[in-house]
Amino acid sequence: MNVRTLCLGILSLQEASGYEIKKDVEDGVFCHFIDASFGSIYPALTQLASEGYVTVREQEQTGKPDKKVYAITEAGRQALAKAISVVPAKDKYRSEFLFQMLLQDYLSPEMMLVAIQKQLNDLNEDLARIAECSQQAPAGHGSHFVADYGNAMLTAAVKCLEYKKAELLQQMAARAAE
Amino acid sequence: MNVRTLCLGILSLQEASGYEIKKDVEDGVFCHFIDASFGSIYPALTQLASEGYVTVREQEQTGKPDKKVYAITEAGRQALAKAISVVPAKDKYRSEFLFQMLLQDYLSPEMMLVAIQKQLNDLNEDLARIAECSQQAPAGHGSHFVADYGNAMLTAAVKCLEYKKAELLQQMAARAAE
DNA sequence: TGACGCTATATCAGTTTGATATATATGCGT
DNA sequence: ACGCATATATATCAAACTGATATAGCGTCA
Repeated sequence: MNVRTLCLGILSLQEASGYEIKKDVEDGVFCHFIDASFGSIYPALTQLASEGYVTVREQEQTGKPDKKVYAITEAGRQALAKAISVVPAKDKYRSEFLFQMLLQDYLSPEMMLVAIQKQLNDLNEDLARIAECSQQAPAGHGSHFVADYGNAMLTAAVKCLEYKKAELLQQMAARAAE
Repeated sequence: MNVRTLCLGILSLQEASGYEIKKDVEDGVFCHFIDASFGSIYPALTQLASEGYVTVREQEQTGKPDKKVYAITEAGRQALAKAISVVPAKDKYRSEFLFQMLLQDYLSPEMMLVAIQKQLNDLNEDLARIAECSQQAPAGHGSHFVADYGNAMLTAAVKCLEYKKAELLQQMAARAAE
């Protein structure tokens, strides 16, 4: 699935500017399972507009720079329906953190602790973002589904990490006492 | 973290050919949190060799084509230690499946069921691969860590999905009974 | 007034993917 | 004896994407 389809999907829920789409995938409903950069979003929107899948409207704002608001068209909805009616590709999870943990022989215990704490912060931030979205969103069935799934995974990760952290602290204390 | 560092990390555990590195990230200890393609692995190995971080050795094989076995050097180990002694980047999780579930209004219940079943299969395959690795690997502390973390996340995802699947089946039955 | 931060769009070098090509060897059917 | 499928193994490349950088409007606080 490419960024064009991603943008169509977001625009099918609400009209938005490129900047707002970027915020959606950073802090919004999509934050824990989608990512995209400006460098792919803006060209995608331009292309979608040229293909007639979205419309553009320049909107003046008070207190902020103007923005280009994109809205999905009927042709866009059809293209979206077609694009997501295929068996999805396998999930991709890429974790530099786990890579470090696997190679922990090259790390000092202090470095490990810093990395674990950073990971815990990241996980808890994502959980907080999901909680915030669930609260405020108008929410169809879909957003409940992804929120529940995200909560389940992230909560399990936090629990596992808290245990690993305690284990490490115990080991460090034991080594210091020697 | 780029593919060069990834290759160094794998080679720090065992010498390997490009093809074997690809298998490690597909079926091995790294399968559930790292991915890389031939198109990035082979150039990375060539570059690492030219920089003196790895050595190459052409190895003849009976019953199989020859292979180039790469081994990490002392300079490579130092470069690796430096590369992973930074606070890791945030995990990236990209799920087309969750994207589909969020936009489920565009999907038939049958399509949803197919997607959920496919996701369950993928998750269970990953769990099986982790179990297999834990069993056979010589395993330092690192591989336990990542196996436990992977198990926790994937098991939680499976549990959540089984529930969602049952819910969907119930709805479909209710609608069929109308 | 000027430093900082947020909003907003745009561009691009460098990295990575996903597909394709090429080659060796084994096994299986016919 | 031959084609065919599959596994091992390396290589290449167009297309896609990232991460960084540039530019600019507007508000706020010192």
